[in-house]
Amino acid sequence: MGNDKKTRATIYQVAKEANVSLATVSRVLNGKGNVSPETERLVNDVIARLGYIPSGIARGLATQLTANVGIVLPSPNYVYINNIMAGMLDVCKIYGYSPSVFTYEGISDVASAIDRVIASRVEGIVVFNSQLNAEDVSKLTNFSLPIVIIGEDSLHQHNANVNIDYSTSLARYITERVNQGIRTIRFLRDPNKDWHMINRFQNAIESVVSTAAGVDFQSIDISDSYTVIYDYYKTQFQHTPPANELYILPRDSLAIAINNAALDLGYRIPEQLETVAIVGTKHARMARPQVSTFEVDWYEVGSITMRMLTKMLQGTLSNKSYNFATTYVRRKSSKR
Amino acid sequence: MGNDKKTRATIYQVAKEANVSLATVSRVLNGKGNVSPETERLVNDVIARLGYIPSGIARGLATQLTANVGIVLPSPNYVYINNIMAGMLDVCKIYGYSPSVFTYEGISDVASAIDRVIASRVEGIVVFNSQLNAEDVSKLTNFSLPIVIIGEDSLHQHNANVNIDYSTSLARYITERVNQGIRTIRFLRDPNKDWHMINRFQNAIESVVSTAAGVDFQSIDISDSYTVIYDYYKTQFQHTPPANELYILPRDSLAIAINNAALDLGYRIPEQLETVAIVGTKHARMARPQVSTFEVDWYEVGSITMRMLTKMLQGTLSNKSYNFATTYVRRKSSKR
DNA sequence: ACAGTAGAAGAAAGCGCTTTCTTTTTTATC
DNA sequence: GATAAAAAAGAAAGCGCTTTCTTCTACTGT
Repeated sequence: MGNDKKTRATIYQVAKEANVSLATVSRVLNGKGNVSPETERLVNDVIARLGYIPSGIARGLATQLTANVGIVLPSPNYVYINNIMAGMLDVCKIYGYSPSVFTYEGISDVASAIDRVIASRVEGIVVFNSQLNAEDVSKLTNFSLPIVIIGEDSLHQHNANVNIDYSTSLARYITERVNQGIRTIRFLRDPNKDWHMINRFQNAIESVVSTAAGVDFQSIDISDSYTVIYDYYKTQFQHTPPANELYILPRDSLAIAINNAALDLGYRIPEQLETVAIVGTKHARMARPQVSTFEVDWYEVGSITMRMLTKMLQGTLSNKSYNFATTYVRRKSSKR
Repeated sequence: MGNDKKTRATIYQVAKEANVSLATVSRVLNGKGNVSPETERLVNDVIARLGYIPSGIARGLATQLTANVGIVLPSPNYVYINNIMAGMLDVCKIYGYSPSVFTYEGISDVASAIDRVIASRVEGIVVFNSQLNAEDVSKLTNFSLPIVIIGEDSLHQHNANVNIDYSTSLARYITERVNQGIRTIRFLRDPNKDWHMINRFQNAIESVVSTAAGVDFQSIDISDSYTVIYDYYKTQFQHTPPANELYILPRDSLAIAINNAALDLGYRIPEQLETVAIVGTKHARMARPQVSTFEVDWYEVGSITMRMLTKMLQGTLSNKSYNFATTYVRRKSSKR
């Protein structure tokens, strides 16, 4: 026992053991009727006795259906990816799909991830973050694979997509703050991460400040890492204390980094420094001060997206796009 | 264009187009030699022109190898699962495996997850958390599937496993604190979550306090949720302020909940209340006060585990078990 | 110039299922 | 009890590959 490669029972062995034909076994396996109750019971007994489980792969070949779906994600370092995944996996569970997940490390890795997902012979794909260029997309569409994209869809109108709309609420928020007198706004960005998203955030801000008089707006390129940002701003703030500045951060962890840097130097938030994170997680609420964010239900983003894919696979998708609005939630890191 | 189900090119069409036999195409596909350079070039041209990608599924049937591995996890609500996953996925990427991930919601769901992973026809499986009973395990071993288990291995010595050893460092820590005079220790547990882990934590603590005189130790059953715990302890502490108590929490988020409850009421940490979380994430460092935890590199846990599986699949695994020691990292939530 | 051999290519079986087409058996009808 | 119709079961092809076994070429050495 143990180490010797026991070979799995096949449908043929079941048929032989039960003294019926392959077709009959297949019928009871798939509940396709035209099998007498006694035969069915007999076959099921043999199946149980042999511990037979049908080969999904042979089945896939025969039916041309694999029940596999691919999920392509940026390397899952962000907490919210968790929630998206959870939503997707739950839907897969419900509909009986096996999700294969492939991650990419930065933009240059996307193409390879797409190759891998195609080779793995999935029936449909969900791609997060849309760091896709035209070539990637055409590779996908060449195989006429159902695909739904979370995020930007400028390149490829023909695909289903779900959009997280930060721009509207972000622009509205900035407008409001500028009207209230805010004159210094900073936006941190890591050009190597989520560049698509980040461009949109920046555009949303710029669309406002470019028409407002006397607003000092700057984008600052910096590595998206808690420690890097914490250290950077700690020394930064030591030299020149923050003076009524509003920081917009792509992610709550960055806001926490800056907040901690300021706090650890004895400054007060939001009196001397306001921070607002765009993408938030539960940690925005757990941090002190709690971080203001633009909220969206990531679990739902994941589940809706996967649901769209399953509908596409069944040919019953009516709405090819879905928009998630975000809502600004003021917490303790900003005055408004 | 677009909507019509373009059917994928098959190896047969490539062969026909190139005027060679299937076998020849297969040879160039797999680089199995005995093909003249010209033929090879010709075939490759046709492949490129047709946009042919071999069917992994047909290949799988023919070779009996799927290059699929299964990952079975608790529904990924914890941050560290992220890191484990990242480690696993990276290894899969390197070795060319397609990881299919299946999650389970609580103990009662494990069996179904195992069914799903088996049906998906993977070559090997990684199971996290080992909330497996004997039946589950025998189901797995029936198929003589290579499997590596992260966590407890009491049931099944024959499987490869990687163990995260919190017990040793936890017991050592408690011993130390008791010797230093701590007399009140509380341990929070959610019986519905990670029961295996939690039992071990509790055993480690009890093994110490049961032999120490005059230590007041209690386990408290409570739902593992930030808000539930925050609310509970906020009212709790309002009635009776914490008095030199040491709280041991399974996870850093719970420590943060209690800390915040105490902090928001104006109590001081660690002077009036000490909290130590067992499983920590980066948020232990981001919180204020920073939370003391027992650290382990989750990414490495994931990558080592998956590496063990790939070695099993290649038949080159020598060490069937791997132990990760944890180290206590004192931060600001405890005096020691 | 001829047997011998290595290299290149093809034929065909087989992987484990599903499914269509037939054939056999059962049941209903008059 | 004979016939039609429905239900149950079987035979066999086919899904898209890999791989073993053959066959066919084109060299090599003598």
